[in-house]
Amino acid sequence: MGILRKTKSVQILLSQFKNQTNAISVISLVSLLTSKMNKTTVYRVLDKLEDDGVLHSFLAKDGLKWYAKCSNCSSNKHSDVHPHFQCLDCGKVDCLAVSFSIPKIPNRKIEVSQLLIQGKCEACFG
Amino acid sequence: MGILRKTKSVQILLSQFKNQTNAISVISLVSLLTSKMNKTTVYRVLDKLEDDGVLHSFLAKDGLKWYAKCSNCSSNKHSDVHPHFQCLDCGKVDCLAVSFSIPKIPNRKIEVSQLLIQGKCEACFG
DNA sequence: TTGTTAATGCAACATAGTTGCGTTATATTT
DNA sequence: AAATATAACGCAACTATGTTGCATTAACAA
Repeated sequence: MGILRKTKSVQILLSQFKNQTNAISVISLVSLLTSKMNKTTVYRVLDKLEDDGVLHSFLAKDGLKWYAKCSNCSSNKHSDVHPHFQCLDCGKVDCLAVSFSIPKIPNRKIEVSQLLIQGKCEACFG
Repeated sequence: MGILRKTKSVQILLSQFKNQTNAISVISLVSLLTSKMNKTTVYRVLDKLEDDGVLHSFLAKDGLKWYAKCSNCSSNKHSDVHPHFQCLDCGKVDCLAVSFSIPKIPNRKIEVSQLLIQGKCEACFG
């Protein structure tokens, strides 16, 4: 699994996240790169980059898929668990560099959890 | 906004949640009630019941919309904030009767937050 | 340089959800 | 009880995100 060949498409997509700490929605990548690659390729490359632990994905509240860089992940495990924040004004989504505590739940085995926070970002609030 | 008339469709949908503390996905309601009402009606009635504070909705990790009963909400505000738990084995989703703490984030105004936890439920784990 | 096959582009498809509009049914008024 | 106003409904068509199959292209090793 994961990326095997350093193709043009892989390099283009990686460059989108290079100077970028925000998350990017798949749909914006598709429309942004529409002249450079097919949307199928966007979906497939992102999927593989996630397998490799280079990116992680999550669904925002509108059901759209977003991707952002991972900090400490590998292809074996995605250890980088943090909340995501979406600004209700400008739509920007970013990863919060804090950890959060998951409430204790009896008789259940927790495997994954995701916390999505919405509100006003620094630019739109401050 | 909200429900104005007690129609057959409203009653049928309400009865689905009556003896039910679990969340129900829209798509399962649509297929379950396909002989009783149109899917457009399912979407519209659920939307109004949420406006009224009778139900609340959230997106599970697959991007599908789910609804569950509210405990202490009105048409003015949805005060009932709690995590949702989805079993990765049986797919069941329910509302957890616990509150969770949102991490402190400087320079941002938090308005909404949702915590989705996945793992194995009591039946599939215990 | 050649050969293998991963990766791509394209078209068609799948699915969740939405919209417009003519018709039906609820609830109010007469 | 009948007439009336309009909320709610059904239907068909549509939108949008994402997926699949397959023929073609390009990365990379030999």
